[in-house]
Amino acid sequence: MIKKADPDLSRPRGRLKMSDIAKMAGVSTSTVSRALAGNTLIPKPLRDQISALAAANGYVVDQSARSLRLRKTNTIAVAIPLGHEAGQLISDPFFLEMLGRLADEITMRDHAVLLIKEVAPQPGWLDRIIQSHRADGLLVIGQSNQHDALNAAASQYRPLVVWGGHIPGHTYCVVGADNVGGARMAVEHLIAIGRKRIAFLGMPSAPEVGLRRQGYLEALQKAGLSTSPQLTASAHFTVETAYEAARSLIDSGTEFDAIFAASDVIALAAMRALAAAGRRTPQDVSIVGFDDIALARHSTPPLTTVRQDLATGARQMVELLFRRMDDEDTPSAMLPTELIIRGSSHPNR
Amino acid sequence: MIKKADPDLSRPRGRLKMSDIAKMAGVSTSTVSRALAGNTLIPKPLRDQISALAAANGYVVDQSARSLRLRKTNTIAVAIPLGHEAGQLISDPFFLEMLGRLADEITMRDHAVLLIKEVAPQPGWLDRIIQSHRADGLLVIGQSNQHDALNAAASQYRPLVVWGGHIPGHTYCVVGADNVGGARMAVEHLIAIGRKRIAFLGMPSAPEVGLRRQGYLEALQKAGLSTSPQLTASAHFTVETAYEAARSLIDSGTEFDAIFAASDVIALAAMRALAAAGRRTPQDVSIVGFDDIALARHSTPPLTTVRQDLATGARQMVELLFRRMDDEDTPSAMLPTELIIRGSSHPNR
DNA sequence: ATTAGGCTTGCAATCGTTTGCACGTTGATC
DNA sequence: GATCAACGTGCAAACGATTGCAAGCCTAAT
Repeated sequence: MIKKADPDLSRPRGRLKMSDIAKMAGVSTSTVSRALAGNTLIPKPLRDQISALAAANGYVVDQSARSLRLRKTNTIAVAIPLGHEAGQLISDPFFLEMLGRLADEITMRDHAVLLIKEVAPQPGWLDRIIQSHRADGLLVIGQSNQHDALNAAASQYRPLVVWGGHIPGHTYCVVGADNVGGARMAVEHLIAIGRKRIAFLGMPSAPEVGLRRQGYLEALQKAGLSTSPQLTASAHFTVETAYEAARSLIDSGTEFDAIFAASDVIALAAMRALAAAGRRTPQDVSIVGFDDIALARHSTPPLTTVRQDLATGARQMVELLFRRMDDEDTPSAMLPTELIIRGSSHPNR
Repeated sequence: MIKKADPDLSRPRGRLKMSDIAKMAGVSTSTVSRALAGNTLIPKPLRDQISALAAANGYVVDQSARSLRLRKTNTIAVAIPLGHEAGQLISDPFFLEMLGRLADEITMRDHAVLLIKEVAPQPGWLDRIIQSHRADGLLVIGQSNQHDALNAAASQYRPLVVWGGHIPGHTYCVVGADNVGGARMAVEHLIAIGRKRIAFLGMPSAPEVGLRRQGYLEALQKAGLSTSPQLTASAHFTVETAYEAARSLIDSGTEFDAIFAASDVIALAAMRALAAAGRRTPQDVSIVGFDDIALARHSTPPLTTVRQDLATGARQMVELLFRRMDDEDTPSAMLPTELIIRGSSHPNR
C-alpha cells in the first residue's frame, strides 16, 4: 500500500501537507496525524511505515496549523523591556548571558524561544504578547520601569515569571538575587578594609539597582558613615553613560575612597575613568561591582564583585514557569549572592 | 451601533476572538478584520471606532490563526548549531553579542525572533526548522560542521543567510569577515615586531577557524618562517578547553615566541595559561586574538586582536535576508577586518 | 447462523483569521 | 423614472492540522 516517493512526479511547488502523505500512504489524514503523534490506536507497523514515509519526503508538521488547533505553541517568550536604557541595544553582558542560559533550559524542555525586545514599552505591551498566543509562557528579564504593568498582567495570566528585584508589592512571580543582602555584604567589605567615603554608582529607578542602593545605605548607616547624596551618581547600564557618570563624580570634587557600582559594567567603566584621572585602583579608590560577569576576573586589577548565580537563576525561572503552565501557583524565589573578593578592592589580594 | 464593553456580562473565560468584537460593534468579522488591518475599504470613522473598541477590550489578533491563513509569521528564526562545541551552552561572548545585534535589527523591522539552539545537529534539522513554517526566514550563526547541510537547504529554500566563513563551494548566502585576510594581517604584525616561532591555537575543523589558519600559514610562508605542525594546537571555543590546549602546548616544550589565537576567548585563556607557567605577555610571548570582544580591551595587558564589525555584519545579514524574503537572489558579503594593536603583542604599546 | 466485542480507520467539525466574490444601497446622470 | 457606477458590507471558503464519534471489519462465542 505504501508507495515510494517519486521525484519525477512534479510535486506541487508548495509545501507538502499531511494529506499528501496520507495519499501516498493510502490512508486518511487522521491516520497520518495519529501515526506521527505515536498514537497507539494505530498498529505499530503502520505507524512506522507512515513515519518513514514522512521522513523520506521531508514532511514536517505545520506549526501554525498545529498551534491553532491545539491552542498551544510549545514556545516560551522571553521579553526584555528596555524602559530605562539609553540605547536600544541589548548590550549588557549580564542580560545576554541570562538569555543564553534561559535558552539552554528552555531548549532542554523541548520548547522554542521567542525573543522579544521591547524598546520603549507602551501601555498594554504585555497583553499584546500574551494575547497574541505566540507562546505558552512568558519570561521577563528585568523589571525595568514596568512593575505596575507586570502586576496587572500577572493578575490575569498565570504562566509569567520575572527576573528582577523583590520589590515590595509585587504580585507576580519573581526570581532574583538577594540584592539588598549582596549590596550590604559588598559595602561591609569596603568598610572592613577601612574605607570611609563610599560612593554609589547606578540608576536607582531600576528596581534591582534601587534595592542594591538600599543595601548600600543600610551598611553605611550601621557603620555610622556618611550617606551624603553627593556620593550617589546616576548611571545607566551602558559603558558610555557609566563612564560619564564616574567622570562627573570625580570632577565634582566630592571626596571618596571607594565606589560600589550597581553592576560590573558600571564598575569597569568607573575604573577606567579613575585611571584616566590618575587615581589608582585599589590604592586610591577601592571598587566593587555586582554580577560577576566573565569580564570581571579579567580586568586590571580583577574586579571584586557580588556574584549572582545565573545558571541556578535561569534554571529556577524555567522550572517555576513550567509549573505555572501546569496551572500550579508558585512562590517567588530569592537566590543567595556571594562576595568574590579580587584585586580591585583590596591591595593585598 | 457601537456598544460599550460590559464587564458584568460574564465574558467567556476563554480569550476574546474577532467575532466577539464584531458582535459588540454590530458588524461582521470581515469588517473587523479589515478595519484592524487599516483597509481603506472600510470608512475611516468606522475603522477608528472598531480599533478603539478592540483596544478598549484588550483584543489582540491570534497569531496562530493569522499565520495559518496568511502563510507568514512575521518571525525570523535565528539558529545556532553547536556541532563542535564541548558544552551545550551558548557561551562565547561573540555569539551572544551577535545574537543581540541580530535581535536589534530584526525587531527594528517589526519581526519577532525565534531562537533555536541546535545542540548536536541531526540530519534534516534545517528542513525541520524550515518546513515547520514557524518563521519567514532563517539566519544561522556559525557554520559549525554543517556546511553540506546548509548547501542542501539553500538549494530549496531562498530566505536563508549564514554568518561564517567563505568556504570554497558554498552555494548558500554567507556573510562574514575576511578571515584569511584578517589572520594574515595579524600574523604579519607579529612578524613585523620580530617574532619567529608563532603558534596557532584553534579548531581548524570549524570553517572560520580553518580560514584563519590558512591566513596564518600564508603569512608564515611568505616570510619563510616555520609552519611546523607542532605549532598548532586544537582548542574549542570555550575557556576551559582553550586553557588546556595552551597548557599542553606549553608543556610540550615546543619553542614559541608568539601565539595567534582563533578567537579572543582562546587568546585570553592562553594568556592566563602562560602567566600560570611564568611566561610574560608580551615580553616573552606576544599574543593576538580574533573578534575584539568587549573583554579584549580590558585584559591585562589589553589584547591585540582582529576586529570584526558585528554591528555591520548583523545589519548586512538582516538586510540580505529581507531581500531574499522578497525573492531576490543576493550575493554573499565579506566584511573587512581591522587589526587593533594593544599591549598583548607589543611591549611599547 | 447470528451477535457481541475488539480493533482499525475515516468522516467531519473545529481552531480564529483573511479575502474573493457577490450582493445591497446610495446618489448621480440621462 | 430608469440605469449605472461607486461604495460598503457580509457570506463562505480557505489555511493545515487534531480528535470525538461512529462505522466497518474480523474473530469468537452462543
